[in-house]
Amino acid sequence: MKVTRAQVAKNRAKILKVASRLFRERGIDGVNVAQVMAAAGLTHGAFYGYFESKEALVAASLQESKSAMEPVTITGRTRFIKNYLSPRHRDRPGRGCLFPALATEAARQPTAVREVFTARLKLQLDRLTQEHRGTPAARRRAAIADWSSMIGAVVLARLVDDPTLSAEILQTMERVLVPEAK
Amino acid sequence: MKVTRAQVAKNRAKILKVASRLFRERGIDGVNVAQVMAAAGLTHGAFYGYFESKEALVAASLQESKSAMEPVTITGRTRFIKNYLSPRHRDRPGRGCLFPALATEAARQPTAVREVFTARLKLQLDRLTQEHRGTPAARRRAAIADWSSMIGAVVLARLVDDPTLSAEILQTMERVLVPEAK
DNA sequence: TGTACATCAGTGAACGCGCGTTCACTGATGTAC
DNA sequence: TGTACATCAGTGAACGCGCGTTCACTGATGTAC
Repeated sequence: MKVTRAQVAKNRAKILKVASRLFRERGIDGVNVAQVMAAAGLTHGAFYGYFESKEALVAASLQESKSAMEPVTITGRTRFIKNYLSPRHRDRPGRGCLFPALATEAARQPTAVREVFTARLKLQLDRLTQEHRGTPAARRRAAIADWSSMIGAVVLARLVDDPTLSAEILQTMERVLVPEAK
Repeated sequence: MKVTRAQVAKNRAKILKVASRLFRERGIDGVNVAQVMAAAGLTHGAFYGYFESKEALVAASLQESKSAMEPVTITGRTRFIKNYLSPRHRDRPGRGCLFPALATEAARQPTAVREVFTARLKLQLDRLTQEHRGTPAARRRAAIADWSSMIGAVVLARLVDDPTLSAEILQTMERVLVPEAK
């Protein structure tokens, strides 16, 4: 059942999209090729027409995934932080930032995957740097501190088996990072 | 080949110890039962005399593991932070803190595992609270901020495929968290 | 203290299952005329 | 524009492998006397 060139492009985009979401939701080892293909509306056999291996899919899908939670948009630092530290973000890892969804597993992935995260991190630090004032070094430090604590907070908020504590972590970090608002 | 009661106790302790180290080094899905048993000096068949399942081993081994990187010892906050954010800690996850080694995977583990992390986190926050001054609420906030940013920093430092950036993250967070020292 | 036997920790083969990957086949697409 | 054929995206069965788990067996331990 051959298919239109346009359909092939759509299928590839869909595979990348659902793969990225599933990996963030269930972890890389928690998702198999057949599940990705089923979520994309295909059968598993077609997979190797699109990618060389599952590993290649992991790298390509994470590369491609443009999470709305990651870039600091023109809305600025305060709004970004509030979004990032929201229960909504915590509860929907599949739609959220790659870092708190996959960071500890990704550190053990092959170079191709770690490079994706490294490039993302550099981009994000540059964006956050622009949201601060002061000397270049101070702005850079503030960006690293922002990003480390945001990621740590979401990681902990998702890990913890105690809704009250989870909410406290998010609220506290919002208050610490956006002090003027309270 | 029956074995001394004392030897059984030793074996159990050894299994827990090597399992905890291997899980932190390679991830929970990256270690199989046979590898754990081999590292403990036994064959895989003996495993089910000690634990009901791999899942039970995960919970028990993480519960048992007393990482030197986690508690705030009597040496105090500054020294603890410097240790935690050291290249040595970053480079030896098997001997280090559970959180930056396993946090994102652990969030998807069964309740037994998440409870271990929750209890650890509460303990650690209480310890860190004592290292701060001010109102109870302010001390608590400072503890949460400390721990979130330390975990985030080590997670990122391990993830990044760029030694310079990795070192910068650790050094920056040390400077941010221990400002008086520089 | 010494002996005889029941217990049971450890061994290694085997089982069942899921996963990544391959492949012969199908039938719609797209091209050559 | 219409027809004939080559291409190739997708299907679904199958393969090989690794893993968690089970189990019959072994032989040292520990207990009863």
